[in-house]
Amino acid sequence: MPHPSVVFMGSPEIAVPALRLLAERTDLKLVITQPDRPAGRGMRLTPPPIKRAALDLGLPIWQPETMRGAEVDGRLAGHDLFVVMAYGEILRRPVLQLPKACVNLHGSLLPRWRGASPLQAAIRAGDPETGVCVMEMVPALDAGPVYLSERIALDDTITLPQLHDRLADTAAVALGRFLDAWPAVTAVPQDETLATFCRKLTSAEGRIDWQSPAVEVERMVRGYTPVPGCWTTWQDERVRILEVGIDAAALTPGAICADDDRLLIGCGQGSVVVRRLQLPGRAPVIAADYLRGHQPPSAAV
RNA sequence: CGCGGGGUAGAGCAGUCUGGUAGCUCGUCGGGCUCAUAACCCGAAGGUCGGUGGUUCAAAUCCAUCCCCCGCAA
Repeated sequence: MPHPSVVFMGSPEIAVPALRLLAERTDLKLVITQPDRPAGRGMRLTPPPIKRAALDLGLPIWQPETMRGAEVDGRLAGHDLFVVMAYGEILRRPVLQLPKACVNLHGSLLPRWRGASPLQAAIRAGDPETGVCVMEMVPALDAGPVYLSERIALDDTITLPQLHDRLADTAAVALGRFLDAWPAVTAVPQDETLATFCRKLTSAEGRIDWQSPAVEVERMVRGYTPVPGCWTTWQDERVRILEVGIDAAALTPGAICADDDRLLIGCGQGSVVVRRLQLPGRAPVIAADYLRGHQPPSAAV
């Protein structure tokens, strides 16, 4: 089918390349995204990134408060495909049944990491690979049969922003492959026994547990920065830890050691050397620079 | 009007409350010491104190206003 009639649903930045691909290769009739929300400093009304991209592309936009009951809306009738990526709401059966097919793009190799934070989960777990799945939507969280997947290898240096950008592009690649094949594609049910889950992360979950081995702390910082962000408390202040390396030094977990221009913090196994950090109200700073303007900290965190 | 912090030399910071010669650590440059050094010693350069207006004999500091950066929360 050269130019299927498509409705896209998505909200955050990671879905933008997939949106652009649809705009290029299909008859994209409507973009559905979350309503503008108060966000950021000052709580100003902020449009989701997909809305801005859709505006650039001159596409019709719909921002319903909920898709519940939306099946009666005429804009959703008579399409071939619904393509969904990180929309922000689980669609109900009456909506899923409207088009010929309803597919979801998800940033993991399902059934691993169903849920809202698959990128962070993959890095934190040290997964050797991840990717994007194109699946048939069912009225459950990321549980539908998988049409195809696009895999990418992970190394032990990849950061969340890097993975985000790569998977955003990977999603477009996977979607392109799906469009090439559809409707002559079959979906394979997921192996439920292998399913793992990742909930939406809160900033509270970004608190570093210094009892953990250094290798796990490092993966957590790499996978959780900038969202939800990693932090610890020091002298009653919440200090964001932006980048760390692993060091063999054996220190008491949580103990701080300023070794020349290096800032070491002890972990459950080994220690980490803090490379970049950020104090409340301050800009991010290289640890060595920070040490120049301060007494070498010695207290524990 | 969501709450809050910050902008001072190339970097990181103190000084602001209580107005009175622009400071600290590091870096840079020059010199010295040394077999040698990223170590040590001596010296120097480098700043319209975010912008503008006001108060004052005098403003980084007090008042007003604007710009920029950031934390929390969402």
